Amino acid sequence: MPTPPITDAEWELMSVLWEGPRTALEVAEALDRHPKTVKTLLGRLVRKGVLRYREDGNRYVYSPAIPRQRYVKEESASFIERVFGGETTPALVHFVRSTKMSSAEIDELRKLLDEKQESER
Amino acid sequence: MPTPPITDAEWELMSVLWEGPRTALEVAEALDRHPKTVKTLLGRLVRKGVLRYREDGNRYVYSPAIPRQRYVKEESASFIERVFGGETTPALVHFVRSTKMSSAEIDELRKLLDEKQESER
DNA sequence: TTGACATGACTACACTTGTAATCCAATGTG
DNA sequence: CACATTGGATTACAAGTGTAGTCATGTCAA
Repeated sequence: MPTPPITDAEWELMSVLWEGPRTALEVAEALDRHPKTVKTLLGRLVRKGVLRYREDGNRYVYSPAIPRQRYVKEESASFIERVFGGETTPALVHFVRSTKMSSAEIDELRKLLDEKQESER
Repeated sequence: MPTPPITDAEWELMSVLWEGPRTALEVAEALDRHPKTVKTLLGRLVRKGVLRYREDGNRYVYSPAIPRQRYVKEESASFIERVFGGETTPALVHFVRSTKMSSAEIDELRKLLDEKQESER
């Protein structure tokens, strides 16, 4: 089961649906987008197998068929591939350098690195 | 001076050209892609103002008009926006967790975090 | 000088994407 | 029960993309 590529506009809808099932109208409202447009995109996502739906009276309630985590992984990998030639460390360096972080966040990351180093030894 | 969006295929060409000026044929060869296709893409990039060229006899030598660093920044920001809702720290956590890193790389990152915390205090 | 060849300019074309309108069937209302 | 309304299915359509072919011209070799 592959992970069909999704576009920017589609990703927006998915963001809403990964929070929980919604009808077309609810999604449109949440994103403040034209319902017709949303319907088209939902249809495409269903066709691709990224969304499923359940009929409820005369309307559909959509929900993800593929977990967010899987897309995060895919997108992250393809971003690293494209922009950093597949090298994650330079990407991390870039992000750390260019992001304002609180001391707490920095600590969190340091802790994560410590654990990592432990577990790999 | 805005940064025109570039597509995946265009990014590939740019990757080569950010390493140094090249003729159309050289780029095609480096990427092992059809010269005609490469020519079309180069033309589009010139039209967008992302590439410049210098005539050399009867052929063009292309070179970037926009530095790689600027695109890295743009792409990174839009990736973080799209996939992590604009939050960089969760993205960093994801990358650290999901990437195999050498002890040296981990040290490098830790050092970077230390410096960061220093300078922000 | 003339013709073969190489190279950029222009053209082609199907597919995708974003945006939405129209069509049609089910549903609830008076 | 008939009709207006609502919501999904189908259709539309321009712009962007990936891939490459044709046209026209300049250059180099004979």
